[in-house]
Parts: sequence; structure tokens; C-alpha cells
Amino acid sequence: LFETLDEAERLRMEGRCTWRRYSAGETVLERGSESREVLFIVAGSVNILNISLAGREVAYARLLAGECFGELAAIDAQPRSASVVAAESTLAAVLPSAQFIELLHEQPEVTLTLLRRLTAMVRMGDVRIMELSTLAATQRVYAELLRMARPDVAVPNLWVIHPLPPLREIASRISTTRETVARALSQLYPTGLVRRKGKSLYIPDRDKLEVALEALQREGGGHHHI
Amino acid sequence: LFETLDEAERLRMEGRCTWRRYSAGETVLERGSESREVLFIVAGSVNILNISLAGREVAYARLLAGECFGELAAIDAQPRSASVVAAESTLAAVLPSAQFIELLHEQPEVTLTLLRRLTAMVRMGDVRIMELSTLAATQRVYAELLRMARPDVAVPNLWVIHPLPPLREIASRISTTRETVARALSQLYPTGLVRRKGKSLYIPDRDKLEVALEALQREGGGHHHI
DNA sequence: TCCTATTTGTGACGGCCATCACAGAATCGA
DNA sequence: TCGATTCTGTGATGGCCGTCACAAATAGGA
Repeated sequence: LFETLDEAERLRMEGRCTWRRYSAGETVLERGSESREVLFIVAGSVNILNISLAGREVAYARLLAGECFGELAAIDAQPRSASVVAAESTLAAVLPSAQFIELLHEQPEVTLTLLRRLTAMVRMGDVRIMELSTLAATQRVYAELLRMARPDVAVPNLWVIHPLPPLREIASRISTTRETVARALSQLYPTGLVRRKGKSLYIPDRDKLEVALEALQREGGGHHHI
Repeated sequence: LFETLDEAERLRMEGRCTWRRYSAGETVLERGSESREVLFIVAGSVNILNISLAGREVAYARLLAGECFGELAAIDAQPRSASVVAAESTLAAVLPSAQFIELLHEQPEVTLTLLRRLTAMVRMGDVRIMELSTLAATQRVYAELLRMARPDVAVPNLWVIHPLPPLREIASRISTTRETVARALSQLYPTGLVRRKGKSLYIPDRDKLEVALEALQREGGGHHHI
């Protein structure tokens, strides 16, 4: 967010921040709470998530060092829309909302960057709503695998997910259960579309997996599911 | 979006717009297309929606006169994230993206208003994701009814939905089928929580309906559904 | 190294709800 | 006023997948 600022400006903002350290699993922000600060992750990472009344966890995003969160409440002065939990030991710089708003007024470039960030969030949300509405759970697993995959550094055309997070984490991102994710993978291995070795999941032919997913979408997977 | 502008500025922007008229059902924007203009609804209304490969319609929002759409593509220069269809005969003012960006640079107040708009969109998306992830279809009907209800102008404590849109439209907003909405209503009438008279749906005790919904959430509705 | 906690794989069961199919009601043009 | 379209209510059916249960595998610490 601050990439367009020069060094002097950045130092000035740093001076206005207080610093906080969170240990893994600690709650940074609580959904519904009335704080309005904006937080910048200096080191570590956090999960943005919510817990339903029935105890279900819904993950929105994982933010790494260099990213920020808490802008929504600072912009519209509403309660926090989601909870934030430290995924590991994390150091954060905390900027009061008034200073944040002031920054937006002083630095139009920061405002534009923020606009683009929010735009990306809206788009991601729309995609997710679409997936939840039109894909069955098994298909969402395929889609999530495709999203997580990165090109292999050595072999061209090979895509990898490394490290493969615990299946329960994947499940909470696409709103299903770890069992369903496990079953989807189990029925994917024999096709050769994915291969697993230790904590890595290899996708030898990304296009073929995409085609398999699209084929399922077109026919509703046999029938059923909206 | 332009509420903070004075009359002169508003007229200047008007001069930069071209005008287009759409008849009911006509497609205004196509998902994935490469246009970048921002459109302002002068008269009429539009639906923001998407259609899945299997032919399912997912509704994101309904925009009325005075509102605008198409900002996402103008901000980040990506393809359209959703399709837009005129809900009735509609007149729109079309502003090229370059002029829109220029406006943001010249008028910080407009930028802030836009920030708040995007923030609201993110929040609404998060709520919807949460609902799709944690509520069963029947419960989403209750939630949507509560969202649509407005206080009655005459009787205090009475809430109304008027006019009640076709059930298929409600269904597409909460990603289910019109049959399920019909069944949910049918099982709601005998409880007295809602009453129907013509094109109006009355909610005599809003709190009681909210409590009924929350009770279902807590226990997962019996069992089942994430 | 062993021991414990976490993760993973699979089977069985059952309920929700999407789908299909009609019949009756309401709405709208002409 | 009367057809034609759209909307609504309900039954029957079946499959996906959430839930529970447990065993095997893996990872991590002392």
C-alpha cells in the first residue's frame, strides 16, 4: 500500500504507528468490535475469517508480511466485518484511523492503490459467491487446487502446490469438510491429473485439470447442485 | 456518487457523457468484455448478475436511478466481472474511463465516496459468502425476507415487503430454486410469522422471525449443512 | 529413539434440496 | 372479455455430501 511513498514519508508514517506482537493463534481483531485502526503486517501472517453461530469457520483470506488489513472499518466507521487471527508469531504496525484518513487526503497515490485493493477484494468475493452458488463441493476443490498452484521453478509446464496446507484449511476456504477434500483428491489421483509427494502436490497438466473442471460445470456434474 | 459536487461540476461531467437508452431485458454489459466506461443510471433500473456455464443465474444487486456501475473495470482495467441487464426501460449516462480517473484526481471527495461504496460492496459480499457457507437454503430464505422488509408506513412494528418480487428472483439472490422459496414460505404461513395479502408480505413480529432464524443457525437446523 | 498429537483415508448412513412434473392462480394484452 | 403467458404450490424421486466413526500414517518433541 505504501509502495508509492518515498522513504521520508514512510518513516513519518512509521512514527505514528504503535507496534504490537501477536503469538500464533492469538486473536488480533474480533468481528463486530468497535476498533477502527489499520494494521500493517511487518513480519508473520494472519488469517481473515469468521465463525458461524454453529461453530463453522469460514476463511476469507490469508495475509502475509507487507500487507494490511482493517481498512474497511477505518473508511466507513462500521464495526469489524471479520475476525483476524495470527497464523504464526506476527509483528504488526498499528495506525489510528484518523491518521489513516489524513494520509489518504495527503497522498492521492495511496488512495488509488487502496481503490485498486478494494476492487480486487470485490472481484474475489464475486468469484467466490459464483463458485459457492454454481459449483458442487468436489468441483470447488478442483478450482481451489488450480488457484493454489504455482509454476515449478525447475520443470516447465509443471505446476506445484507447496507446501500443501492441511486439508481442513483448504476445506474452510471453499466451505466444505476435510473429508470431502480428501475424497476429491483420492478420486483425482488415479486419473493422473495430480500427484502427491510428501508435502507437495504436483499438477503435470494444468490445462487438462481445467478442462475436467469445466466439463463438470457444464453438465452440473451429472445433475444437481444449482 | 456525485452528491458532493456542485452544480457547475455536475454539468461539466454531464457534458462529457454520452447517453444510451436500453429497453427492459436488454444486456448493458457482458461479463468478460473489454469496455471500461462507467455508467450512471438516470432513469430506470438494472440487475447485476452472472450466468454459470450450466445456465444458472446468480444475482449480485439491483441498482436504481441515481446509482452507478462499471467502476471496477475503470479502476483496475480488467474485464467486466459481471453482466448487467436492464430491469426496465433505462436511460444511462456513459462516462469514458479516462474521464472518470481524471475526475477522481480532481475531486478527492468523489474518491472518498467511491471508497465507501466499494467498502460497502466488500462487506455485502462477505455477508453473502458467510450465508452461503453456513446457512441452509430454507434459512437463507428467512434471512432474505428480513433483509427485504421495510417498516410499514401506517402501523408501527409492522414490517412489509411490497411489492414481493417473483419467487424466482428471490431464489436467484440467495442461490436456490423458486420451489424451495415457495416451500419455505408455505411452512412459514402457519406459524403466523409472515402473512401474505396480494403482492404484499407482512411480517407482524420481526424480532420473532429473527429469533427463529438464529435458533436454526445455532443447531444447524437439526443437523447438516456446513 | 519412542510417544503423542495432528493429519489423512474410507466406510456407512441419512437428510436436504435440486430436479421433474403438473395443476391451479394470477396477471396482462388485446 | 377472454386467451396466453407467467407465477405459484406441492408431490415424488434420487444423489450429493455432511456427519460420525475409526484406523493408518505422518509429524514433532523431549
